[in-house]
Amino acid sequence: MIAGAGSGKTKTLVNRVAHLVANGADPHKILLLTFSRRAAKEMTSRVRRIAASVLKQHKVHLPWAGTFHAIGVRLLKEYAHVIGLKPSFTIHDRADSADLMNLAREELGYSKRKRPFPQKDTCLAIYSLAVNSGEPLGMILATRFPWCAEWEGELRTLFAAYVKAKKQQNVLDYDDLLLYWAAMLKDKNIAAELGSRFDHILVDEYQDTNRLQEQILLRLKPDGRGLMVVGDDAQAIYSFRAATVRNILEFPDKFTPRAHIIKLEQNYRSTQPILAACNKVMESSKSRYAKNLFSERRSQQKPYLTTVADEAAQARYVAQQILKTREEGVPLKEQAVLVRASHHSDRLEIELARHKIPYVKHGGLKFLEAAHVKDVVSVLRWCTNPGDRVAGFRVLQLLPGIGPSTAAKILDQIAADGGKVIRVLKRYAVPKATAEDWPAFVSQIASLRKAENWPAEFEPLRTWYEPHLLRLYDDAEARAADIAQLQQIAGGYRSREQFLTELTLEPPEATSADARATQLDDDYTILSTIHSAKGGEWKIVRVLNVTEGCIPSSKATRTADEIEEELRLLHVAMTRSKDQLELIVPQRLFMYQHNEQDSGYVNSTISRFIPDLVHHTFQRKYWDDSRGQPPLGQTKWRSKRIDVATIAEAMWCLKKRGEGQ
DNA sequence: CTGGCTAAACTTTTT
DNA sequence: GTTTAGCCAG
Repeated sequence: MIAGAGSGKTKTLVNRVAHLVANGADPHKILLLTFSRRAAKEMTSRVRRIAASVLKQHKVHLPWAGTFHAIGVRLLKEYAHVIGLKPSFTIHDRADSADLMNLAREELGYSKRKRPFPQKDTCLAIYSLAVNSGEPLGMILATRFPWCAEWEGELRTLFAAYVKAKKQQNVLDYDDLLLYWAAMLKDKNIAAELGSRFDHILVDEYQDTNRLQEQILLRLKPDGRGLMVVGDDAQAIYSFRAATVRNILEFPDKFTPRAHIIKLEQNYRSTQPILAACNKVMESSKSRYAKNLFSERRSQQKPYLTTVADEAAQARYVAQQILKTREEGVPLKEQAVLVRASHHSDRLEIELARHKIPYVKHGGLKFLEAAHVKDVVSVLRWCTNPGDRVAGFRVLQLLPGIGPSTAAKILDQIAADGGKVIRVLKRYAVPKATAEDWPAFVSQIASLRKAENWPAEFEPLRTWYEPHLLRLYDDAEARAADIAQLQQIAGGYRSREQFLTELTLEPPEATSADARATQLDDDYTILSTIHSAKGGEWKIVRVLNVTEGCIPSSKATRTADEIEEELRLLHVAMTRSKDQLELIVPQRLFMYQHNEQDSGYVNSTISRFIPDLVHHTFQRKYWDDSRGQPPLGQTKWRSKRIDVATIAEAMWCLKKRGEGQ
């Protein structure tokens, strides 16, 4: 099914599942693959609602609804013994994977090359793209990372070492969850067995799947029977993760007979003027499947295109508008602010806090990346899987007197001793500085190793960690609160293993204490990256920083394909709105490094995706609260009156003359 | 070898 | 504003 934005994709999918269940399909034999956990949750609850109201069936559970990655873990755990994995494997999140990549990178001596070798994150990004796209490394380097092409040989060696390390340590990264799933389906018997476990496979957001995910589907259902995918090529925004629209465009031809295509073009979400603007903006797209969305929702109100002086004014303006529209009766929950990059909302967040407007931010999650949270999670992970070197490396260095080198030695001994952690720890002659803390550490690890007592075991762990936290970090108080929060979250899981798995696959949303507090409020506004806003809809949507450099991101204007994707990104943002849409253009931006120039304020220009010829589909608006500098181009005089630079120059000419006299 | 220091380089989007 | 490489004293 190819379906435009707001045309009822989710509704169709939900109703199809409900229909299947109504006609006797076993919910346990339905595999529902969604893009995010949030989407999965949303769908299952909607299916349940329909089932309850229409079918009078109350307990419809869809145990197999989730992301490719989440379903992948479950199957890999289940089949571990058949496919040569130890079921105790732990999962590395992106940062852990980068750390492991870094260990390999240092071991190979690449970190000390004269010409700087790519950073760990870049290495991981290249590796990940190679795995997920199935394209040869040379091609990926040439098209996406040309500045790293000179290192192709080294990267190949590095990736081999990285893969070997993962295997030795019994850890899997995100990519492995798909890679191993696809690999295990190469076995005809396993593929047949797994395929028959699911009578129906439904996939949402298919435009954002990659080749590996396609492979999985084709191996599960080679004839395509019972398979249904839904997507919109105009909303493909994940090519940086190796997603390719070719998956959805070529889908019909993968099967004989060809898959049946259903197109939905009527939009039930937005008003006609909003769609008119969306269509107009999308006209510059060269993509093949550009749809003309139409709606029967009439309105006189065009979307706003608003100019403000700078980001500070933008933040003040948006906060003010949110309050105003709330007074007019639109709840905060129906108002969203969308940004291209997570940090674009920084100023607004401060402004919202000042006005005591509660909000929840989606995307750009940081909770698990906070050092102290990683510390505690690493202890648990290391005790579950002592082979997990990244975890152990981190944990050991929490102790005073132990640095990278001692930690490495201890881990080497554990590995040599076949994973007898406690025996090695007890015997190890630690440095003097460590002696005092060592016994308590060893007994803490021992008790976590011995038996699982979830979530009670978290409490002594926290007690043990607290003094180390105080010693290691300045702002210990806020961090201690995060650990308490983590303990709270831990209580929601059945077991340590489930906690560790789900935590990496779906990190909790809120991070700061404020954000947490506001979650308890009944009404809060939404801040979100455009990526995380996919699938969402709100009455009022405001998009920040619709300028060159932000949309399209200055990082994504290298190739025509990248620019096209940025355009689709703006399209996704715009089509989230039901009643009112506003694009905001600050005239000055703070830039970190505007090429060779010093960082500082630079004048910005409106996004290339909003050229003059589409302006008529918007209502122009200029806002100025006279608190910042007046917006450029809004000064009274349009033509040049005096040339101040010449005057400044002239000053020196006069002086020279003066000196001569 | 650790841990504190400085200088320099980098800062998109996410399962 | 944050992370990373490199230096040096204890």
